[in-house]
Amino acid sequence: MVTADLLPLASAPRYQQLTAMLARDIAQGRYAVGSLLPPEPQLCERFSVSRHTVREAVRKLCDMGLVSRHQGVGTVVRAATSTNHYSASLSSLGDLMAYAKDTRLQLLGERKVQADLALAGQLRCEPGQSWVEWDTCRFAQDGAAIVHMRVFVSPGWEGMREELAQGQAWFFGLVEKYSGERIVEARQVVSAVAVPARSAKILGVKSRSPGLLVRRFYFGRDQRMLSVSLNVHPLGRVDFTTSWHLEEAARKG
Amino acid sequence: MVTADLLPLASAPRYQQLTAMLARDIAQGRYAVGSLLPPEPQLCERFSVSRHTVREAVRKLCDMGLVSRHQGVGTVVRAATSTNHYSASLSSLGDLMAYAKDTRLQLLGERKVQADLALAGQLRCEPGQSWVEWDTCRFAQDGAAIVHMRVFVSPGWEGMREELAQGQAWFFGLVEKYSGERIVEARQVVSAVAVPARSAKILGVKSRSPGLLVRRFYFGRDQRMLSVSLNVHPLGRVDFTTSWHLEEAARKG
DNA sequence: AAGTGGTCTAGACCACCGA
DNA sequence: CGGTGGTCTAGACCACTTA
Repeated sequence: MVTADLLPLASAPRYQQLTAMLARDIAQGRYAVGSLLPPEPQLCERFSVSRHTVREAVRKLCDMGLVSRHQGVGTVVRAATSTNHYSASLSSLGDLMAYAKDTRLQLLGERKVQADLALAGQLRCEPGQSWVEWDTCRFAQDGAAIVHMRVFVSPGWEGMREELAQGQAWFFGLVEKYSGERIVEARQVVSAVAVPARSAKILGVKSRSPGLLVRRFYFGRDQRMLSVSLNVHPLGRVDFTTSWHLEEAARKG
Repeated sequence: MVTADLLPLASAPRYQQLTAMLARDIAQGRYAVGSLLPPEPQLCERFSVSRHTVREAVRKLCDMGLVSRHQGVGTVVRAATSTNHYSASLSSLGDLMAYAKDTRLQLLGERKVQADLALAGQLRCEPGQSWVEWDTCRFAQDGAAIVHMRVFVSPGWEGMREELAQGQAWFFGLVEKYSGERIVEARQVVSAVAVPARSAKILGVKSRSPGLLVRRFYFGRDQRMLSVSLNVHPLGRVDFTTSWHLEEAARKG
């Protein structure tokens, strides 16, 4: 009974049948999340296939995010059903700021701040945390203001100032340079805003007029927050597009 | 000269060395984008490894997006350097509308429309195209309006009306049901808006007050547009968060 | 020390594509 | 038809984790 199911009238490759069977078993709870899949040699015997075939099948489970493999330990069931059905991708974090092409950045000011309750809420940090804040504005070639950007970084990174003002490099690239850490995660929160007075003055629009508030949080390893930027865009200057694609189950050769 | 480079003092697995060498050759233009990599047997001989090892190496190139493999054709070089550095994922398109949890949908009206120039611009369709439009509003449990949503679908799908009004199913799930097609791509465009009079009345906010305009375009195979929705959110009710993660080069076991 | 997954060989046959 | 990548076997040794 152990081997019979696999062979019969199947046209699909064996490893795919094996993948499907194991995925079904996992979905039905035969192999619980957190438990171990049977070792590869055991699967070989049970399904009467070579180890290569078993490994190809388990690899697919791994690609689907259902299991993870660990040398010396075994194959751990990670999820009962595959997730992440849709995905979007960026070739660089710069794509989040596509509007910045052919624009120039002006550095308006710099100050040291300790986050009060309101700012801590905006930055999602602890109240009292120290930051260096740069106040900047980005202009299109026609001179129109596109965004009022406030950048918050750790004290001690003031050396970024010149490079930031030059506008040669991406801000988050400088964050990586000065923190010595790769940005592992970037979170972008977009919401509506009534443009506050100071931003309005900089952007040349009416105070309280409709705008877009974009907050970006940059994280390194261990979810350590490396930097935050608060961006206020006036109405009509930019929009934010994200394309989500259905993930195909199989990896194409 | 052909085999020597691979073996010498290497601690890394051979297939990884092979991957690195091929990736370097591709980056340096030895194998141009669009051309074919040498066939697997040839690579086996050149590097004095078995076909399994070659295939493992090429598989990694495939994972990195540098090449694609085609049975009966060969391995085509797709890019000189790997791309898609950051990605975001959704377990379902419903995650785009996370705010809809514990809310109720009210169907306000239905009409047939032919897109005039303004609407065609909004929907990114041809002027004159026919649509069925549903006018809806979503309310939080506390009774506050969250979004004024206008949904546009193809004529002939009026049967969706009841299911949509029930609020039992996701709107895009109904699109898949009635079109008989999977939604392969969903594009979301977020911009600032001065809430138009009609939306303002429905949402209970002042006309021209700040709000968020979210347009969503749903595509099937061949980029065929299946449906569009126009969503106006008042200030402060929702925000849109996307988390981008750095893609690790290697696939973990 | 025992058992796991990771790597690798040397074969084999098949499905698919283009000439 | 010949050549490509796709699948598969039956071995082997290794690196790693756990006990």
